[in-house]
Amino acid sequence: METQQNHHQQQQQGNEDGGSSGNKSSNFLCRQSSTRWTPTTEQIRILKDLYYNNGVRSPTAEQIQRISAKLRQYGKIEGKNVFYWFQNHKARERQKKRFTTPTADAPMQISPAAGVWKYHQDHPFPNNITASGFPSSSSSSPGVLNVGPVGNHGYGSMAMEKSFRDCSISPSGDGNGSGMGKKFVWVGVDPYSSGGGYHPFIEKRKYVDYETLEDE
Amino acid sequence: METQQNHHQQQQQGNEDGGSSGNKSSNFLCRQSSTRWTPTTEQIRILKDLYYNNGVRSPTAEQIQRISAKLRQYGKIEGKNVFYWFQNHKARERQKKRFTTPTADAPMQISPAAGVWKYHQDHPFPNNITASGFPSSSSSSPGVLNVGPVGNHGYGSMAMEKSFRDCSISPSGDGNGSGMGKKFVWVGVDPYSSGGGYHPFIEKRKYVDYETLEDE
DNA sequence: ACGATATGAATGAATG
DNA sequence: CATTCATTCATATCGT
Repeated sequence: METQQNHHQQQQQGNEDGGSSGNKSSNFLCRQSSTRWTPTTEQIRILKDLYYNNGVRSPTAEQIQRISAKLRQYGKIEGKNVFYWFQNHKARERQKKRFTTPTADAPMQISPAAGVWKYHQDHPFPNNITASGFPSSSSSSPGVLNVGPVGNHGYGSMAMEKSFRDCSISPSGDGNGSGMGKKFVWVGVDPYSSGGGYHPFIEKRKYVDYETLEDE
Repeated sequence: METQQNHHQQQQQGNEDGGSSGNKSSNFLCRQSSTRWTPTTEQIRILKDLYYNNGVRSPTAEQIQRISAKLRQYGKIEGKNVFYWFQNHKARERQKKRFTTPTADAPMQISPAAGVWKYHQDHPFPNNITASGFPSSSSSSPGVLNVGPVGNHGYGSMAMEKSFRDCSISPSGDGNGSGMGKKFVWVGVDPYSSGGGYHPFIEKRKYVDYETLEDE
């Protein structure tokens, strides 16, 4: 992530194909030359600024629009790129953190075949941050981008995690055959008005307490 | 997004718990022991067919049963998978639109037409609806799936506008409001809900014949 | 050239 | 329904 990525990217990839590093397939279907978005350094800088200095983690649709519009000055970019960027950045930061902070007493289970978590990396972006985000300084660029009506939320201290999903792995028992022979049969077949808000297919609670079997 | 598949994920996990799976990919990284459902190509094709050609967006429990039963032919699958698939597919389609559409007051003056999410790919399955989608049988594949209620006469096709992914038709609400009147429901009363009692372990479905889906 | 790593993209599963 | 999390796939890049 915020690793040593700032080497030398081909800025301003107005790259219409060709050009930058052998683009193997010129195009598959769209005119988009490259297969995937390659952020320019300014774009990355701004994104990080938003992330670290402004506590933006999961921008809303509107923010995304704004951000991408802004970043477009520096190169081709679309809303989804911004969206994914934040998603990934956040996820990876979290992921990494999750590994280095195994909650001492909590039984942390690393299920997957252990992937590849590597290490080497230093934060180009120090530890500062924390909602202070005053413009200037860090943003060497075109000014700070104000995303949304909010200046900054109370993200003061980020890293507030609520995670801890139940980790109970695969229940997958699956009723097979016709597993969900639940109680009633749904009425209302019109495709556009699903029933209330309870899904017969989804196990609402993994740990059903049979005492209240009928609740809800 | 719904556009993908262009890549090549190694789908086709050991389908069916029948054990038939021979783990063909013994050669590759056998990391397919995931807990999560990995749709096979056929399954995806059918799901998309239902989504695009039949306008199925939020299938009801009954429909889900049918669909999953049908898809089970091609690999292991549960009702919730189908449920989530539609939810996600729909949500993402909307989200996509949201990122690129000014919120009515976003002063986006830059590059008006820019931004639709790229679809550098297209639906892998042959009968796309895009641009040509037509009523007529939704068939396109190994069997049409009739998701309607039991005796439905098939509102088989109602594909209409959904040609271009960005139709801004349906105003608020959802993207459907299409011209199909809801079918009336058939109500398959359930023996339990009215009676009050209900045994979680006893399943007993009386109507259903979704096993008898047509053909093949 | 490769292999490893970084990271964009996609999507199943959940939660609110 | 909207949002978010986790995982995984795909590919750009860098190191050697």
